Amino acid sequence: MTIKDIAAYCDVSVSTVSRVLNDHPDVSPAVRDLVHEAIRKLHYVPNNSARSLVSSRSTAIGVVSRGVDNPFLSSLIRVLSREIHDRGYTMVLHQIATQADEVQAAAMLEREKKLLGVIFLGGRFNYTEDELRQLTVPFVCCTYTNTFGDLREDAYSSVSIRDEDEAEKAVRYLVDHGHRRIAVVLDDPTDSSIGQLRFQGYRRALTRCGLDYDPALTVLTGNYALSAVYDGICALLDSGADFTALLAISDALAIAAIKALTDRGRRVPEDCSVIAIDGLEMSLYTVPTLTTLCQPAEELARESVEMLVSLIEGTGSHRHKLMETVLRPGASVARLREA
Amino acid sequence: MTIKDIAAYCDVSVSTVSRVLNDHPDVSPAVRDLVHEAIRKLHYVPNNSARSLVSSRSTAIGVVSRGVDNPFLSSLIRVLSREIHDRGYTMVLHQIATQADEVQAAAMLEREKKLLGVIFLGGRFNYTEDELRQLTVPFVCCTYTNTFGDLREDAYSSVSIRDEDEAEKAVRYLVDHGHRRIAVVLDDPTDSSIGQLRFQGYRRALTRCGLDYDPALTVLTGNYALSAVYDGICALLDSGADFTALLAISDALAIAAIKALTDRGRRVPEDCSVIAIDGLEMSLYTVPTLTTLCQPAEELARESVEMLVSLIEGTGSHRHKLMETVLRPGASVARLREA
DNA sequence: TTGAAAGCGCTAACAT
DNA sequence: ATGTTAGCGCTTTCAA
Repeated sequence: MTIKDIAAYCDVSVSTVSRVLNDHPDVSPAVRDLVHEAIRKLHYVPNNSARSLVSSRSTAIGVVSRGVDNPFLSSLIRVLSREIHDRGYTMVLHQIATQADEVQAAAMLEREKKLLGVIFLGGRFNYTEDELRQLTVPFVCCTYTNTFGDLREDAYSSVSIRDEDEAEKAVRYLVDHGHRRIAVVLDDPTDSSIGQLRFQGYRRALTRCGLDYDPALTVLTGNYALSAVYDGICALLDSGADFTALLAISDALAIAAIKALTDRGRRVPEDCSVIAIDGLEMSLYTVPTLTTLCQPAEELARESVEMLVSLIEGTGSHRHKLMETVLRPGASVARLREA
Repeated sequence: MTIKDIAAYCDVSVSTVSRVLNDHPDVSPAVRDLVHEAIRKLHYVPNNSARSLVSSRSTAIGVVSRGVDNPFLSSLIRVLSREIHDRGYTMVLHQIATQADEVQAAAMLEREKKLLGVIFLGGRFNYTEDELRQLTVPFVCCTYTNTFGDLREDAYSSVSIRDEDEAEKAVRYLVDHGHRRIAVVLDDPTDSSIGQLRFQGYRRALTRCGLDYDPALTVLTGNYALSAVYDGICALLDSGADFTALLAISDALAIAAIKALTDRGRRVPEDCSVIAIDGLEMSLYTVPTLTTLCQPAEELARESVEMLVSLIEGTGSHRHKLMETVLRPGASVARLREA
């Protein structure tokens, strides 16, 4: 069943059928109806490969997710998948390791799958105009923005929270509860990624609260492996470091950190308060329940798709949307009791 | 950059390049290397639309996952994504709600995206020949098999664990630790899904161990929502039920259950042992560490792709592979101390 | 408003 | 072992 069959059936030319198919204006209403009728009756479905070949565009939207084991990103992918599908596009998901280069992966994917656009999840914040030239389709950074790069604002879109501000907010929450010796656990403060930004927020909060930064209270894990976090916190405790609270830059890290603290006999929150940023569903079921700043995952994802689609369809221009987190108080933060 | 450019660059014909591209035998090693070199140097990427058009088949493999919030399935999807891509196919991921009909969803998807085959994740165990007629491409059931349906064994493939046996094994582990009053938490014992099978294993274990089944110790949540599990366990405790151990049919449920027990003042494992089946990474970081039977996620996914690809490429026939779990002892199960 | 025809990039006969 | 060539189903000039 091809366009030819429809043409023959209607006794018109294939170009006429093609015009109807693509909603071109120059078709008489009578013929248009006739063709539509035939399409319905014969259960004709256009061959997407042929369409893509000739128009050299597919229906594919790429989602490149860095950090395969990040449960927060998994929850975003669920929403992205649904939204992309609902709008008539196809999601091409590509998950890469945290060390991998998402721009290069996207560029490959763009050519392989003829992507119409790309949504990046959990990427670096330091893209340069130069490296982005590899990508010729519009893209949206979801969960981050190009803080450290030299991209022009009108060259890309982003949907994210104010990571630095939110981290500061988290630390202030601890300070408000009387804490002065606050540790932090993150992957790497120089990776131009979410870790760096949230760490900057941590530093800024300390400064603004009149607290000294003590490098001995910074736990660097080098990656996002939970085992590394666990080991890192154990090492921190072994070092005899003096702290009463901990900021984990993500919920997943917090869960591993709480485990380490508990295993080493530190009660949470009595001996050590813990706060994080993300808002996983799982974090509601940690013991104790994690206090965390929840990112609006659903909206983050939905907005990303909306932006990209409007870019693809030419009905919108590049925008940068910042969203708010919502504090979800758990039981992992307690007021510091003076010794 | 097309196949022509490569041909011209190498001074060979397009068919030779095509042969190299498709790993056809009739190419001299010298030319083969030459072409590969050119492809690399010129960053050539074959046009999938053109390939699909001429061979009238796409490169798409559908993955239909039921249970969008199941973290175990998320981990499978990661592996599937990688494996499918590595073999030169494209993963079309479709996540549907637990209540939705995966067969119908797959049938839709098959036509829309010209799927070559489908991998089902977390589906029902009771497909009928009749309903599967909607699907005209080969499919593999990953994590389950058609226990309750009437599918002929040679009409589909599956990769799974022996859910009933494994559940029995889990219960026996508790019994071996002295437990006699063992509760179970699951979604629904009649859903022809994984819950039902594991519940049957629970029942069978009780029988074989000479223990009575007490309906009062069965917590049914109706769905996989963690909040429902939490509430269910609380209700169980409120009912004054007498039990010293609990089987959760999945790690995620166990995490919520442990939380409920802990919140209600029951120490795990001192007052109540907990065991589960799945083996999430997260479960290593619960307090206490969850004792669980780990499914071989990586192999489960890899084998599914391998089976489907061999089916698609006509080099294999339908098979049913059963895998073993591995007990990962945590600290959530303790020997019962006689009162 | 409609039709004829030239490709889009590739694969697979078929020919050499 | 390699080249020539006819399409795959569709869109899009260009001509009528």
